[in-house]
Amino acid sequence: MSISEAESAVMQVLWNAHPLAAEEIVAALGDARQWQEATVKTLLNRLLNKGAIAAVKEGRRYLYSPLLQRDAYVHAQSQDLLDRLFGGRLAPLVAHFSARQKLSKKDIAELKRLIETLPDER
Amino acid sequence: MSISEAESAVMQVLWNAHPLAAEEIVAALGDARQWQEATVKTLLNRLLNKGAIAAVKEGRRYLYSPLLQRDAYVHAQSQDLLDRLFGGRLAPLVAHFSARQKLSKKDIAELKRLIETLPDER
DNA sequence: CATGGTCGATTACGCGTGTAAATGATGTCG
DNA sequence: CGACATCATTTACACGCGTAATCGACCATG
Repeated sequence: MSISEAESAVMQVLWNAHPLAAEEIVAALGDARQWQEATVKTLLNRLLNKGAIAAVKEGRRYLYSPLLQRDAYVHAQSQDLLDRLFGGRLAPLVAHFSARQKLSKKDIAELKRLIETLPDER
Repeated sequence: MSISEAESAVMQVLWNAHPLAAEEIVAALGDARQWQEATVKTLLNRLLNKGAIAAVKEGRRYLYSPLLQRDAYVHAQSQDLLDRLFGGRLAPLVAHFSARQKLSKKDIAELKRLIETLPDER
């Protein structure tokens, strides 16, 4: 059911562009991960079994596409982090980063802009 | 080096209160996890080997304390999520949740208050 | 002093994961 | 048509993790 780290790297590629053949996926991954083609094939099969991607035969090869939506995955991961470490709420996470001075001016500006678009609570 | 899910449950207990004996840790976990005492002992040993906790002999037994700081752990986990899914930046994560309508009024109010305390970027 | 209880330490074991090679199927070119 | 190349599928294997039982040391009590 759950997507492992290595598998998620393959998903990232497919979310970025699809459908893709195995070879193209290997190429796209080449940057980040130094994987043998066989390794990627294994991950593709595991993702197929998990129902996270689909394969359509195109001539000699298969073309792979994501079934699992990126947004759903991102959300599940994020919510999990919030639940485990921040009582399930977003504000404490933001507070954590702001307390750590990890916010760049760009971040702050962006957050301010973002927050302004939110409905006022009164 | 890295703390697993089960191990982090033990860390949570120790961050909450320490030093604690194994038995107390089992009791504190009793709520969330239905673990045998032996299981907790294993986790404690693995955490010891990883250098995440320290044990001080107190009579017959050991008292355990965290060495790894909760804040450091929380930050590493959070940063990892940001890096993997949000280009390493916080604002896109907030944007994701706001787009999903996952922000409660309380969240919004809290965020607004929080943002106001941030240095203005000009 | 011997015996039983109580800790921590050691050992166990199945499963997922990261990483990849071997095998099998199928299309292509001479 | 047969050999080679090219895919995908199957098999492999070590390691960490979740979960725990067993072993060994040590202390208290009769």
